[in-house]
Amino acid sequence: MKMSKLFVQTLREFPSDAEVVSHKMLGRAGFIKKLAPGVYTYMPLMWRVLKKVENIVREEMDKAGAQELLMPFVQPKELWEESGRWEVYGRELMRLKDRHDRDMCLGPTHEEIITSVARDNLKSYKQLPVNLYQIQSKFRDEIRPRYGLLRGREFIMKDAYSFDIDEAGLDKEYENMALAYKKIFERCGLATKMVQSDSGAIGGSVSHEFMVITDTDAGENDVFYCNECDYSANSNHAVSKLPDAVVDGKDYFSKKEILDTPSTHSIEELSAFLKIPSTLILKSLVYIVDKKPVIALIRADKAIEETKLMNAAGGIEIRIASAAEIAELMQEKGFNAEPGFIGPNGMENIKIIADETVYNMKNFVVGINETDKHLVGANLDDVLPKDVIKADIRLVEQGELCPVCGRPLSVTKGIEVGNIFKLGTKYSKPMNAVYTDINGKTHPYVMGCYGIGISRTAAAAVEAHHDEHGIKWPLAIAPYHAVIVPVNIQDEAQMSVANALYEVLKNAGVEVVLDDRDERAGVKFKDADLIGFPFRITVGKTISEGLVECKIRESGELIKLTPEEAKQNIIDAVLSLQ
RNA sequence: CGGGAUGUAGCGCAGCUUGGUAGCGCACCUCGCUUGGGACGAGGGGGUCGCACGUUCAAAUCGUGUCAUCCCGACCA
Repeated sequence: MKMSKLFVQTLREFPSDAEVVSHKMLGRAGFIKKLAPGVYTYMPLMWRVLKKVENIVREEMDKAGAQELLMPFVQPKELWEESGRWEVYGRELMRLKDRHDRDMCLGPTHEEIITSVARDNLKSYKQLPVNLYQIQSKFRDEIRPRYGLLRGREFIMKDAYSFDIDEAGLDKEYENMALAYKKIFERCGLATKMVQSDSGAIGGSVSHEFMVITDTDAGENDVFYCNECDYSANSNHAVSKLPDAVVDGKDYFSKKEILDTPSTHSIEELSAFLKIPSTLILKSLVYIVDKKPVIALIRADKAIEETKLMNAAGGIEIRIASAAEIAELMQEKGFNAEPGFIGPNGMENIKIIADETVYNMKNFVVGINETDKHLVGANLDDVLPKDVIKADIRLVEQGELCPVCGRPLSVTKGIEVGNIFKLGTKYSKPMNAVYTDINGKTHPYVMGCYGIGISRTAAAAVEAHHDEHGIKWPLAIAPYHAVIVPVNIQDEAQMSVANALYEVLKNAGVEVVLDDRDERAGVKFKDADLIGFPFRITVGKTISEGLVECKIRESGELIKLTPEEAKQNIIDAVLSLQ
């Protein structure tokens, strides 16, 4: 490809609406063009990158024994009603009506469709196991799309679904997919961590996420991991060893009594007022889970992990209660307490969930639903109702101890580029998707699902590989392998070497761009760095010595060699990709 | 949906306080000059100033409303 013909426009400045590195770089280097919030045109360079990621995914999925198909992204409401998700999925589902006023949606994921395909075609145990996948655009009406391709409303995803006769089969396929994923991300030039995670709206029991670890702002997930063993988990799922109960060994409240604690609305104020560590306070928080109030109890120095709490409460939507909702709850229960003085007493018919940390507290301080008062010297029997739910709802903090080996946990930011779920019979059961076993009896398939964000993976690669000058594409997913820059296109000696190199590389199967523009060298160098060609061959003044320069984008290394050597180096690098 | 900000040419911005012929840089077109890290000069094309209503002789500028976009929280590949 001649640079003068390449359909790309690089910009002198970063787009003003871009926040994270990949969005800034991809916008400025002319890879993407925004059409609407979270909706982007993939310009030719971007599309080449995406096709490369797709092909790596495709090759590894095929190698792992999966079969590619393509399902519609326009889907009828009926299937979503069968699974129960027409209601549950909420406003994230892009809904539309056809001309007959029939409800449809644009597919955010395809469990419903694949399950219906399977139940019509997979009748016998002899046909199982099978793993089907597709690569296509997905639609999710995100509350707040942002970060460019990292969180779009329309994005490209590979989704795979496995069908097995039993759990053992699923376990095996799950391992198989985990290995394939590892290979895929390695081939894309990305270091990933496989971490335990919550299974979220898609459902199921066990799930892992593949995280690109990054120090940029784009990492939306906190990943806790152990340096000593291989434990790692998303913060929404991470656990740690239960912290010790007592802090400094002193016995603060041996006697149970109600004390005046005026204006102590926060834990800080209360612990300062009573001159006690916050580990001696039982914190009561009101959440709204599926529109109903839930009270969460936890030792006051710890924070609530909302996803864990939501799961413990058996809900699908959670948020902290507003001041007005708390006031309403208090009024309903006949109390007069402001936030800061809430407690579990007298909360009949309200779900109360107590974190594990609560259970090794003694002689502690707790709110009693009376403003400006707290009960001190309280114990579990005094405050916990009979039907309290004990659960781990604690947000793990850095330095807490690994649940497996007991060493301190570290935390880092991660971009989720893929995940794998054990679905079990979550979809096959309600949708009556069954096979017949050897005895003629029917059973629901045991399913798994496996996603990779193709466009997100490409953006994550930019997050992981860039410098202040631009992108440093890993060779395997770079839009082109190399660019040839003749410094001065008026110079016949330079041009003839550049042209010859261009032809020979092209014929050898190297994807190469010849920068034949009549621009000053600086402009071409800036563009080469910004676009991120892994190799740049400069044909300039050293041509009088019979040498060209080869610059390696990733390392910045610059070597002078003959055109023949430069050619061979690049061909070798490209050939070593497989 | 709550909180904050912004809408002026493809991109980045000024002008608005104090109403009076819509500007700058980049990009684009022409010519000259230049050619190893985003040169320079001259000329040129492109905008109903987000939209609506109002105030006024006159609105990018003032007022009201509305729409959109971006940022901070809950969602997720």
